[in-house]
Amino acid sequence: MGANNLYKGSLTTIVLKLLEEKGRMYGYQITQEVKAISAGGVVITEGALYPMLHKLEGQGLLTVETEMVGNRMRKYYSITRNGKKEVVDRMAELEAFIRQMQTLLNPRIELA
Amino acid sequence: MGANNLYKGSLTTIVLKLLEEKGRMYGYQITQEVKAISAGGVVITEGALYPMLHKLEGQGLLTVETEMVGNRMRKYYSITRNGKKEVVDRMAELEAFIRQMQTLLNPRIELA
DNA sequence: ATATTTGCATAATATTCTTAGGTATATGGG
DNA sequence: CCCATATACCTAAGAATATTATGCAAATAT
Repeated sequence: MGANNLYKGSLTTIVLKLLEEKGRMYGYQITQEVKAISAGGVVITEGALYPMLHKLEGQGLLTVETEMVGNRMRKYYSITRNGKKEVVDRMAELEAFIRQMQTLLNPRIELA
Repeated sequence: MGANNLYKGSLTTIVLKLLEEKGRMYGYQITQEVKAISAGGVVITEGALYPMLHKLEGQGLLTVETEMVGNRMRKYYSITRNGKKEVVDRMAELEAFIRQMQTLLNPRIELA
């Protein structure tokens, strides 16, 4: 975990879930939205985000549309049907992770 | 996440916390204990565990004592004072992570 | 004018883990 | 006795995910 207090592997879940909720976002917007929602607690670095967006697109979990805003490019990402399936899986994994960690870390009675 | 349903970075927390609770364990014992507590849900691979134990020892978070049991070696690890401090930090980080994820992932009201 | 923000991107490196081996002793079942 | 499995340590190659450090360019604020 870096300054983000995030475990490696959780970023994909965040991005997919956000896109599922918001419908359509571009990269920079995602970084700002996550920062805002988390009150500055989670900062997505661009060096992690952009390669991941490309990867998710390559996997068919996202689609991309390029738009010009003024003279500048924006690449809007949307979640696909497969992406939505992936969100369900990832949310289940996250819940399982939290349960496992609680089981392992909560002070528990000595068993024999 | 692998078959473990664990995020990368969480293994250190598990090992340190377990050693804080149990006081003194050897590597193989840790793998078995974690498997037992999690009902088979979390399997620590030795390829991850042993290098990590060496690393934590190098960082002064663990100490090691080698013992012979019959004709076979066991390396018992104990947590140090600094290791206990690290546990406190890591537990706080985990709780922060869970809170952040809940904030980011829970369906929430659209804010303008 | 100039610095900051917006918006995209990649490359080098670090961390953490899986996979796939290797060595050797101990033990239980046939 | 033989052999599979369990115990107990270990490392090396590679994958996955992230940080850090850049680079480019347009827009906006000071």
